Amino acid sequence: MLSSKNSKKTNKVRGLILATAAKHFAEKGFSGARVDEIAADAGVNKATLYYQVGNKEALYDAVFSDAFRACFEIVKQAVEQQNPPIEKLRTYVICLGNVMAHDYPYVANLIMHEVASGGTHLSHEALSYMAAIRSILGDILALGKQQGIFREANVFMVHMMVVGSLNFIVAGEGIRRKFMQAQLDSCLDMEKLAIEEATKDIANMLIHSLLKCPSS
Amino acid sequence: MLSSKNSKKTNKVRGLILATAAKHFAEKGFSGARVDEIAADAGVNKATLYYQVGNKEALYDAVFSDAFRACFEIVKQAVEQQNPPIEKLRTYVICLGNVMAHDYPYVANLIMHEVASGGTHLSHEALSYMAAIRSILGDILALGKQQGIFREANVFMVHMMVVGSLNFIVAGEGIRRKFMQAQLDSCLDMEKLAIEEATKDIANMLIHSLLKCPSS
Amino acid sequence: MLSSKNSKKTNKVRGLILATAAKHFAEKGFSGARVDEIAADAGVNKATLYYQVGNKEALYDAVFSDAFRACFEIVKQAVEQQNPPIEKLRTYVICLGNVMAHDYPYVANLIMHEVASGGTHLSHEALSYMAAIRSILGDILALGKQQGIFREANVFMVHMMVVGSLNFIVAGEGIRRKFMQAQLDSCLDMEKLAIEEATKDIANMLIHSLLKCPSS
Amino acid sequence: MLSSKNSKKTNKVRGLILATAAKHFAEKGFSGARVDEIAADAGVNKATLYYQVGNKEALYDAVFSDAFRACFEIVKQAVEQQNPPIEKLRTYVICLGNVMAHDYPYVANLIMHEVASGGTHLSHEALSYMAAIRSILGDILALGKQQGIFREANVFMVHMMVVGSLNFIVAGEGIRRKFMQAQLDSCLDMEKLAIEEATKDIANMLIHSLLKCPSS
DNA sequence: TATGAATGAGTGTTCATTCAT
DNA sequence: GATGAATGAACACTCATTCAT
Repeated sequence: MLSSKNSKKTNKVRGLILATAAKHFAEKGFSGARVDEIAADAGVNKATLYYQVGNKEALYDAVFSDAFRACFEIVKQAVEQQNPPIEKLRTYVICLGNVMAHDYPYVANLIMHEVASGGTHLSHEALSYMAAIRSILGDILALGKQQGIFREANVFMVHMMVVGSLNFIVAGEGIRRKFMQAQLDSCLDMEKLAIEEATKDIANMLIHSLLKCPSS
Repeated sequence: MLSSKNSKKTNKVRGLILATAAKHFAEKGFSGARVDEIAADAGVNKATLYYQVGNKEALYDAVFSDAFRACFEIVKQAVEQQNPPIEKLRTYVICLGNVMAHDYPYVANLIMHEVASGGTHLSHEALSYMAAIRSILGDILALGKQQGIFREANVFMVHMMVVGSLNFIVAGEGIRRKFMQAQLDSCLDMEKLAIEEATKDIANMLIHSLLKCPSS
Repeated sequence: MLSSKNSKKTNKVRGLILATAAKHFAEKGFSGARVDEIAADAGVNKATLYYQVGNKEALYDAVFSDAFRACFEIVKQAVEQQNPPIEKLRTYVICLGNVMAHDYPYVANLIMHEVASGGTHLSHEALSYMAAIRSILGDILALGKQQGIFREANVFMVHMMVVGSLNFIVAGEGIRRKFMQAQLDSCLDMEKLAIEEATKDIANMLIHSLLKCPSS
Repeated sequence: MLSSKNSKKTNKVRGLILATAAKHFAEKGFSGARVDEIAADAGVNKATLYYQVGNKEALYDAVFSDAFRACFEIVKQAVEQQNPPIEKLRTYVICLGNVMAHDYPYVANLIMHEVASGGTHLSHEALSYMAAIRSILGDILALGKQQGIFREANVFMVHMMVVGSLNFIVAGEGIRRKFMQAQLDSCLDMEKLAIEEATKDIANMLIHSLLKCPSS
């Protein structure tokens, strides 16, 4: 009776709704997204959406919490598998960048919308996962400092730099296209700005500036 | 080069409306802001707002263009007064940070909302000013490279790092408060994260990673 | 005369639904009551409710008809056991008051909702039972007149007075509480206005005004 | 510049909306009435209704308060002009009946809907006017008792009888038509049951039962 | 019999915008 | 220039009802 991976009850419709909602919220934010459009785009009746999820806020929150939890778990696992703090840090940046660019391509926009709005629509759960992701970085910096490798640093600012850069790079794709359409940018420098390079650069810069003796 | 349109008898009411709108758009984005509330908050009749500004899009655009023009001019002037590329770069970062944190405290949020939305609501004029600000950085990097001081670098990525970090630091104030209310953050690390320090750090990191010989 | 439909294996679930529905319809009327809430309150699935009862209208009608049939039968039997018209009339008022106040405490509200709505939602069966209750009074008055004890009287108006008074007294409990909460009423005069006294008073007044010679 | 009676600003549209709403609320109660229908019936846009009145609750409350205030003032004035308590009481009943039957033909239904719902939707203002109307009766009874004419009586119960009877008679028109359509009533006894007679009868019964010596 | 899921047609409310004065 | 009033088109959400299992 175990039909494939979905044992029994995993609600397929709900998953579809959440995925569709993620796209809409990422593109237009909470206020800009329309419940009608999400339902239509997901191919379900509006009432079904409400039956499955509750209301717009709950929908938004479910999208957020699910995405952040996934990101957190992926990054956490990746970092744990690395060992010297330097490699942990490099992995943190690269993995986070990859997840945001490839696995959950909408989280960057979601985060930016929320930061821009002052976190008005975030639940405690969503906030917790955001904090958890940052605490991974905090642990890395603490470990490095304890081992005498890293110098003292403001975790929050380092995090702002990492996340700020990554988010702008990933979520900035849309506005970059706008720039090109307006012929305010040459196609050379950007167009799907390679996240792989970006993350390496950011990681290097970070490591460089955190090392006690940036020699060798 | 053209003396701005609002020369002569700069409408006082219009200015009040724009200032109020800036606040509202920064807090809630284009879709989240309400024309009624802006008018009420500015103390003018809703119809007056339409008479003075046109419509919601025009209002949004006016806010954006005005703010970006001002930022551009301030940063441009500041950078011009400095001379070695290194100092120009440092000034670029610090001045941009100061302007966003103090002179036009709402631009950071405005930018994030727009980047998150893919620039959907931006006019050509607004885009131009955004590009112009970035071209200041491009010129600095080009100059440094030409003088043999800086190594080759992707302007776009450098800009993403600078603007991404600064915006997250400045616009992140709201969500940081949320974190503290949710007791997910200690008050120590942040609370009005000093932009002065942040800009210095970012500038240093940048210079460090751009210099051909990061020694001495 | 026909043994009621729900003979034999009277469905327990159906009874539970009807009882719960009575409460909800009494409190909020037909339009104000929610099928979802009734089902939830009765502890059954919404679809079960539909399977057992049909639809909202059928549910409403069942509640009404059951209640009115019961009231009719109780009052009828009580009146039949009394003998002089005066005592029949007194019993009619007192018994009707007791039934509405104690045995079927929701009928008063049900009636008022329907009278207020012009009987829009009543079925023929429900109307029949209401008429039947009134015809008991009609018979009493006719008997009294025939025996030369009562004077000519408009049955309808007398009924309006009896039912109007009783209903307002019984169904008015809720609004009386409101008055007290708003401190517009002293607790002395009312607070569970004793129906026993009320019915006696009403009966006396009625008898007094119907008697040919109110002396003795 | 004083154009007729409406000096300057008396909002005609608002009045029209309220009058239409009164009709709808009287017929169907709060939950049964539809804002759309009220607006359409009043010939105004739904948004206009909201602009003028606020929302459904405010609309309901405005209808109630206006009607009750008017009733209160009319009855109060009529009673004041009479002098012996007996005549005051008679006038109270007759005037109240006339107002409900002719001047504000929807109040009876409004009251019944509210009493049936336990006063759920009533504002303090509306409740105050209801209480004020009853206090007129209280004053009459007190005066009569003080003058040694009336015997002790429960104001609340007397009021229930008066208002209950009148309301059932006036608001009962709709359900009476139903009875006739269902051929459960002869046309003789009712059909627009003459309120003039009814009020006289009720007044007489009341006076009779309140007088200390019902002789002469 | 019973129920989780789904849905068409509302249902109250809001919003950007216009218009007469 | 300025404004109270008006409105079409949304918009989030609900409700009675049905259906597949």
